[in-house]
Amino acid sequence: MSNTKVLPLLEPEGTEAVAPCCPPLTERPFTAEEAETAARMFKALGDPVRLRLFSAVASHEGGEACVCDISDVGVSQPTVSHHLKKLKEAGLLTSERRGTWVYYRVEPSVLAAMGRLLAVAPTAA
Amino acid sequence: MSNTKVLPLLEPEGTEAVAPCCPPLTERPFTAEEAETAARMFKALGDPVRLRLFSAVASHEGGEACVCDISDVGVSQPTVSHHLKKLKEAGLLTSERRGTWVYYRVEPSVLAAMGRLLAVAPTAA
DNA sequence: CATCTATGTTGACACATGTCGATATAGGTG
DNA sequence: CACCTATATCGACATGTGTCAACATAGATG
Repeated sequence: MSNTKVLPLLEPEGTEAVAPCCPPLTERPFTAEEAETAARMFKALGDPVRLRLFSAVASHEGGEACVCDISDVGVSQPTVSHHLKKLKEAGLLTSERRGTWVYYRVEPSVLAAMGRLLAVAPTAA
Repeated sequence: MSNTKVLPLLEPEGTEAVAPCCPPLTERPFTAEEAETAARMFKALGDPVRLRLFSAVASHEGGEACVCDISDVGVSQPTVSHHLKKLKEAGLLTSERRGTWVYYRVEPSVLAAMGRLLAVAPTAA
């Protein structure tokens, strides 16, 4: 089952502009503020362990995963918890406690926002 | 003591192998190697100054810019040079000397590769 | 050759970051 | 309540990173 569509990433009709952070990187030079905001997201994914955790959550069935499902990334449990916190602080993940376990899921708007950043501008001029 | 100038013919690792990096983040959990590779790119854009420099190059007319065109980002000239070097090492930029000036341009495959990572559909709207 | 501008490199430093062990907290179960 | 599991926090440490001043290098030009 590798075809389960996990997340509605981009609405084709552009229904909601949730995170109007920045224009595409190629549109015009970023201002200092835009760069601060966008760099925070890139930075959060700029660590291999965090990227594995994020990918594990994003690819998990149902779009969410409990820590126990994804903590096999070669570092200690406190380190896993630390990285999940970082991803949460960066706005990339949300968490919810259900009983003994804590479930993390991807914040969908952020992925779309980063996609827009990297999207090639529709050939202005 | 004049140093023997190292030829740029031998690629100093990291300046290639960017395109066939990884599947979309949401497809399956990243392996350690995939995460290493992809995190390197994200990390390079995870600094506000580097992101401004990258955006300045990417949005400059002709797809390239000399350092003098983009070095107004609020840090000293050595720092600008340092960040451009980092972006180059990450495979995001290439450089070419033309006379007195050095021109940087975006490695085209990289934006597409990172876009694939984020599972961005090719917005046909 | 002397000198100017443009860019890169070096060395040093303060600070951020990733990591772990120890410990704390939350919730389940007997 | 006592005990167990799952997750978070704390404290400490080594390493990485961004920054600058000083200097080096490359090319143009007089």
